[in-house]
Amino acid sequence: MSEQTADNATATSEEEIFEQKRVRLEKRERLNEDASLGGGAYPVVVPVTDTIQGVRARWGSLEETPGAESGAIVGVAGRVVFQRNTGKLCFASLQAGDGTRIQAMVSLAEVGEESLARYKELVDLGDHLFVSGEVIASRRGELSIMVQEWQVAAKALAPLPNMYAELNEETRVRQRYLDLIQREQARRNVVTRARTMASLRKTFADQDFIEVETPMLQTMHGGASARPFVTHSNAFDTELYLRIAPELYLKRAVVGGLDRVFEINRNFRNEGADSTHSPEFAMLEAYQSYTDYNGIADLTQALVQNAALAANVGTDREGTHVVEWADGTLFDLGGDWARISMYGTLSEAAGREITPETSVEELQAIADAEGVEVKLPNHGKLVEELWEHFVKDGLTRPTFVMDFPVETSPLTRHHRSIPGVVEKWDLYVRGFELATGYSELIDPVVQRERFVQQAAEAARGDDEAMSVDEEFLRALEHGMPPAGGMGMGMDRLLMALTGLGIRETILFPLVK
RNA sequence: GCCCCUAUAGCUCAGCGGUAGAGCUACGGACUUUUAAUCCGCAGGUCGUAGGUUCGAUCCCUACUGGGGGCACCA
Repeated sequence: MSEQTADNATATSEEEIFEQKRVRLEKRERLNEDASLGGGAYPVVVPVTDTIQGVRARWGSLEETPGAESGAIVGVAGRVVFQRNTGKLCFASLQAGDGTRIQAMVSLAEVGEESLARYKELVDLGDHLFVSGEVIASRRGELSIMVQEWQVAAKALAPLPNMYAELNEETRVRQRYLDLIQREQARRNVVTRARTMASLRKTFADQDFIEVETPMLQTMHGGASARPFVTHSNAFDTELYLRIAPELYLKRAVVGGLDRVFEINRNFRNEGADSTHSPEFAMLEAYQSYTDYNGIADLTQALVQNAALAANVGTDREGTHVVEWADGTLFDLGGDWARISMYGTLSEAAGREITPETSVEELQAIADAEGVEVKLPNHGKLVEELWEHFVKDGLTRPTFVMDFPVETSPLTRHHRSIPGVVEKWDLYVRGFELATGYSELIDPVVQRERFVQQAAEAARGDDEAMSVDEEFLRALEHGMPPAGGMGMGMDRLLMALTGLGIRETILFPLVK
């Protein structure tokens, strides 16, 4: 079927196919037609005995003696990323997926006229090539395979992009595979992300957390203030929302006895995209019974610091919490992070006492004087906006900002001793909010009141406000243990570890 | 949602109101130690799409589409 389709494409639209692809299609045909070339253009397997990385690890020291011969015969495969063909000797750089390269040398003396001629005719930049032969060092001392047998492992029809010029931003994102072939930083980002995820899961496992997955399609969205994506279920003939947060389900899990639980999965928010926001983003949420927002801050610091350690494995900063950003900046995630008071630092910066009792009028006057605009202003929104205006940019070290106004945090419990605030913190790193943590609200009566307030906000025109979730309230009525909870943006964690923009931390970010 | 910038060869980019340019790639040839190989030769373009202005538009104008940045919103 696929062969047929390809053949038709060759036959019917040859003139429309640009030259480089047409030439490669012809080579593909020749490989497929001539059985003596072994396996065609896309063999099922090639007889690989070693990886390129393995050959380098085992025989790399040959490079110290130019012209050395190991006597060892290996079979390796990789993508041809450079070719330097002369009349009777051809050089190709074969690249493994992680970017490790090895040189293949195809010499007339080793393979004969026929094989050398076919090699030069049929092997293009970008092809996956299998070679077998002796591991040697070239006269210039480069570790090489002196080829005895070669075989195309997979023919590339599309030409490799210019390896010396960086792809433009759009091509990098749309054709990330090319970015990965071409750019070491792109490959490193993927590895760092994978290591980070593994590290987080290990930290959780070490503290007896278990991982669950909760619904991404929800009949009612909640757990955060954000606008959702709406979709439709044919089977249930109903509107569904892509989740904006897993919170309300994870709390149900805690009610059910999953005392330490976390989830790493995607959230979707139908809002603007910029260097710190993506419409779909990976989110970590964790809930720990019988602790509060202080305990969950400890946990969060451990998660991030262990991730920094994991990201540094194999670098000159191994064993430290100092990460290196893409621009070369060193950023220290180590030590105990400061825990500062939102009202306290705001009062200090504004030069006047601001408390939960400060009136909306007074706050609005400060905002007006400072040129800070606040939509649908209330006490909480004004305090948060003013805090961001006065304090946020001055934070250079990772910092927990503690104790938020009650209006902005409908799912959080009141502070145990300070009226008007809730036990919530935001963790700021690199100028953005990396994580947020709470002493969770577990009183079903108060929770219902908060939902009702939110519904009123919604009626007032706040389309991010939550609606009353009766199913969630029913779960709470069965009793949720006291707990601390936390949410952390995974893409932002990668940003903090690598210094990159959010789209660089996501392998395939949304593109239109 | 609003504002600004941007789209030229497979890739990266110049360019200009008067027949479209480079490097790499590709194609033909030479070359047995290259490594951005070198040398000779030769192709490759509806200049994002659709309108408009003009004797003439890749260039100026308008709209649309894609991309980037800023603002707003948000984590």
